[in-house]
Amino acid sequence: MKGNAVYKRSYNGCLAICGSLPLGAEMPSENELSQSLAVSRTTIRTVMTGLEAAGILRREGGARRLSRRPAPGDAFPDTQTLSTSATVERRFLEWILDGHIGPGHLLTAAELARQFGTSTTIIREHLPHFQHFGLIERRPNSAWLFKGVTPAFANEIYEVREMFELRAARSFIDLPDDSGSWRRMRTIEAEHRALLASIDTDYGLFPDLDERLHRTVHETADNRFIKDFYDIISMLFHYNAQWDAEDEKQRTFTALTEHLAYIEALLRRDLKAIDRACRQHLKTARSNLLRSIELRMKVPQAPDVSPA
Amino acid sequence: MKGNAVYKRSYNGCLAICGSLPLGAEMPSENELSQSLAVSRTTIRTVMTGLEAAGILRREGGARRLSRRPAPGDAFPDTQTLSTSATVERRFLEWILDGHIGPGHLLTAAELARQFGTSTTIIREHLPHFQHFGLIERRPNSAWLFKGVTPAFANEIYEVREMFELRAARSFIDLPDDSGSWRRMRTIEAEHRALLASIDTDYGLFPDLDERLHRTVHETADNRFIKDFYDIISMLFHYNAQWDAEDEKQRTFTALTEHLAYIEALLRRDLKAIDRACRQHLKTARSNLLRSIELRMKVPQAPDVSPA
DNA sequence: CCCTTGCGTTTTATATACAAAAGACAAACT
DNA sequence: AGTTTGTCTTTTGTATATAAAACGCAAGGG
Repeated sequence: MKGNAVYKRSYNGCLAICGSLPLGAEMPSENELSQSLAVSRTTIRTVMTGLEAAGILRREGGARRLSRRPAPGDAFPDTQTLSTSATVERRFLEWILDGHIGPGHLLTAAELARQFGTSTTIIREHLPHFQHFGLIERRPNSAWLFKGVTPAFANEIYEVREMFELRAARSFIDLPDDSGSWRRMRTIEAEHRALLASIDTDYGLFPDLDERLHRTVHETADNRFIKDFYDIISMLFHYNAQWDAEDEKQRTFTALTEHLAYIEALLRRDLKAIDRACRQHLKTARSNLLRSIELRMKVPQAPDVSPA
Repeated sequence: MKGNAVYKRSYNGCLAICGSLPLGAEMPSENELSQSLAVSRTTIRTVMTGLEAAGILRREGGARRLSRRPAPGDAFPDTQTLSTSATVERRFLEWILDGHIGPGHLLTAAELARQFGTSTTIIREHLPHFQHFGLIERRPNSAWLFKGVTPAFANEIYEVREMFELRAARSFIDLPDDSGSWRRMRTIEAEHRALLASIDTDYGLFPDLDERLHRTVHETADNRFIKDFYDIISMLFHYNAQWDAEDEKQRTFTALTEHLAYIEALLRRDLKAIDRACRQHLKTARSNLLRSIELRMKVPQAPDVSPA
């Protein structure tokens, strides 16, 4: 009734620790393991039992020792280490953003549960979350209305994003000199320059860097609602990146350049330049998003039908 | 397993319709009733059966006629017309905002379910909602952290509220002359003047008027995230009004005056004056909220202990 | 033909069941 | 005294059960 993804994830984590240990060495204490993997000691104990049963560990009095080197096949596959809930969230978003349904479509919890092979409980847990994202609208005692990933959606998101990011960026210059944010920002700047140098091969690393930059800026606003909103942006980008592979390198180059102007303005505490660079970057980002949404809307509902 | 609050609410609704009908008159069709009460025809049919059993209606061929005048005792009490979910939401918020627990307190779904006499299902449905309100924080596989109704909470809300309301107010002046918003705003202005005239007796009507004004402004921004955020504000005000009865008349007077300046500026399409009036009003509102939060924080955890 | 009612099917709201994970406490071991 | 482990209790994540409500179709009536 409850999956054991936590167990499997922890099992793989312990396996990795085993791998870094010499044969016959003693495992860290249950407490240490539970701390480093951020799970309860109960789970660690279950994992230890499993590792003993697999012949990877053996008990010697109180302690556990590595009795054989773990092989790659010992680990659980990654697909099993995510909770049902997390899996459904991911698959649901992919399905929505992939454009399989259009604006105005009605979503029923029962049907979604069948489609994703889970119980309605999980579905009903996630629907309010997607409502928070602005993707669907609730109609009590009835189905949910899908509002669509439309240009309006993108514009509304960006209207708020611009307000929030500008506000946060402005608050950046008020940070005390000894704030850790300055150091973090300088690191991010260096990473941008490094990525720019190796862009031909490494442009795939950009999304992560992008997220770190914007989160660093948003952090300084110290406002839970602003931070929370960035989760929506982040989700949108994560999945948008998957559809929109075209021109990725060129767009990454532009974004890196714009980011650097923004970062330099932040580090110089130059309010005017911050505003200018921030607006410029968001403008570019917005039109990229709009473009990819509009492309997607032109595609017929079932994109794998042979074209005329 | 599922309460029948919808039935009871609809029953009371039909009862009210019966009350406005002369004896022996024919009831509206099932379809009309279901439309006007916004429930399914299935529910209407069940209600009709109930009304027949209570001797209020009688069947005559296809139609139903009023056979006796409904008495006050025929209606279900209001407490039974709210769904479990709605009841729990209200009670939970009252409990939180009443200051029964302090920041840092851990909330467990199991305990809350016991406390409110429902299943964990309902509690688990609501906790993410309060997270969206910024009141609690999730810790996976474990209890929820209550962040508290603190000055920081109020300040963060107001920082966002100010951005949103100013943005919306500015977009007001771009409305076309024939937009319904102008008419609505003029009505709201008239209501303000009327309330100002009868303030001594009617100040209790202010919260509703306040909500209508701000919603009318927010509507014009035409942004789902901005509208959505106003729900948080609205919730906070609704419950805050309940704690903070002190000086209510005086505060209402101030708010009405500030609102009128704001409304006049909006109707004149005077951007400068809008900004000024809006900021002034939000400043007052913020300090009222902060004052009442700070008062509350000074009170010991159990406020009914006899004072020194 | 459109609207009405009757009736069977599906979906929603809520409670409950139960394995997995977390938490708590005491005995054992430094 | 502070860890470490063994054991027991509670809570969480997820599926399932079931009454209430919504939905949809067919037949009848103006």
